[in-house]
Amino acid sequence: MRSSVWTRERRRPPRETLSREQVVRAAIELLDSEGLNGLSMRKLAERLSAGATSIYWHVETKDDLLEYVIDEIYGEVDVPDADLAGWRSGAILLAHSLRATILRHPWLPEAISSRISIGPNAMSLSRRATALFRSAGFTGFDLDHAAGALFSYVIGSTGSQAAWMATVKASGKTVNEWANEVYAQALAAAKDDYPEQKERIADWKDVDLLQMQSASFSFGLECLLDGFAARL
Amino acid sequence: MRSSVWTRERRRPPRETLSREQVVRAAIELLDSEGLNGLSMRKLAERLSAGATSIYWHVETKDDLLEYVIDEIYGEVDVPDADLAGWRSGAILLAHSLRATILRHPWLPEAISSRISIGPNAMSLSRRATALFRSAGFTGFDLDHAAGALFSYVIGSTGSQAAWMATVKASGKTVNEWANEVYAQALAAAKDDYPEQKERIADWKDVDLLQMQSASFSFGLECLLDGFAARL
DNA sequence: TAGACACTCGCACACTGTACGAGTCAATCG
DNA sequence: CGATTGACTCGTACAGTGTGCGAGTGTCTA
Repeated sequence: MRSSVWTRERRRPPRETLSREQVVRAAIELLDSEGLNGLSMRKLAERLSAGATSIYWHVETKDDLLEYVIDEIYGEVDVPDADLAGWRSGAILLAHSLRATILRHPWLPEAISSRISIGPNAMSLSRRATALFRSAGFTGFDLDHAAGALFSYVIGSTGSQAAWMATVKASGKTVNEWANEVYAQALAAAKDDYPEQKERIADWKDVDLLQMQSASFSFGLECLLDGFAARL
Repeated sequence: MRSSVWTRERRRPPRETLSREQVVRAAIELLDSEGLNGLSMRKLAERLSAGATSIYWHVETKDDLLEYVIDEIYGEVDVPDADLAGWRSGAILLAHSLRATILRHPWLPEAISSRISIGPNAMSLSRRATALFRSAGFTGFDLDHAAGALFSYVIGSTGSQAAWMATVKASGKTVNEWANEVYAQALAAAKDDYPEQKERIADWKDVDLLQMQSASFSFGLECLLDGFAARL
């Protein structure tokens, strides 16, 4: 008779111990509240009530930890099933889900822009995204190109927006206070140096920054999808 | 009588001194050769044959230095004059120039993704880009949205490609050696876990990675521009 | 009971950004 | 001419970083 579940099921000692999942979760919390520069092994250890170097049993280096963290975040992105509501609304949902994920974790763009994403969740995300575009009718390389373009646009656009929001937050002002100040400065600068830009800047008076960013995101997204549609 | 050599030789030019431009240039060299993590004030000082803290006379903090550096790089991007060859080929040239700039300085995406770009060169770039889209016929917010979407896409797409290239470089292999290895691994993984992906992966055999990235970039770019065109 | 394993963690090291204050030189002033 | 000023340099120091090492602790298996 083969070893029973009981004797086999002793992977973890009863002693309460750290786990990689715990470390990763705590790191995400720290990143969300203090940003990429705010993450240090010592602060992370403190949050886990552990010694700083204990973390290194569960994770090879800080860089590795970030790779786990990033893949965990990729798991938060929803991809609609290919044949639920058509490829286009599927792609829109995917794009908005990715955007929301980035806005929830604004340090993500900086973290991913220096590494490639090949963790299991990233792979699964990419697989489901290509399935979506296959259902649209794309084949061959165009499949990868279309999915890649969508991700690139969403990350580029949302990354820039996240940077704006971070700047606002760092200023200690509310979004609209800040927007009004920037508007006033831009208008003053234009009056002196670039009078021909005055009308364009005047358009910005009293806009809601968040709504504007959302509209800007959708504009580019629809353009891209129109381009996809034209190739089917 | 003209001043003799003697008296002229006694007139030394003002003490040879550091300048912000010099610091910025040296920082860019260091970044290009060692990446964002390779830039430290001490290494930069060494490259300038100066004391580490001398740099702080010309630059408030390291973060400020990076802001100067980034704006300097924005100055490398070409924007064709609006009415030279039509907006579409103008936008294509702009996109390719920005892409080439990023590939020359692959640390750029990571550096810009955590800050907003409001230096003089960035502003000038943005102004010329919107001029280009105005000549296309865009007005109002669509002007900013279109220009923003183009930048977002180019930065997102090229940033991801730069990350791949960095990974290849770090592996010490040539691009194609590396691509072949990844191909083999992906094929093996798919055979075991996702047999339905086999054909898609088989397509990648012996592709030229650089050419593929360039094609992928152009694909997304043309899609985006098609979407722009449809709104005019 | 002995030993192997799965962890924890204090210490140490090389390195980071940068505040501070003393030092050096050229131009200017009296 | 000497004194003063202001632009610039830089050594020292400090708090903080990632992480290698090796000694410790508790639990399982033989």
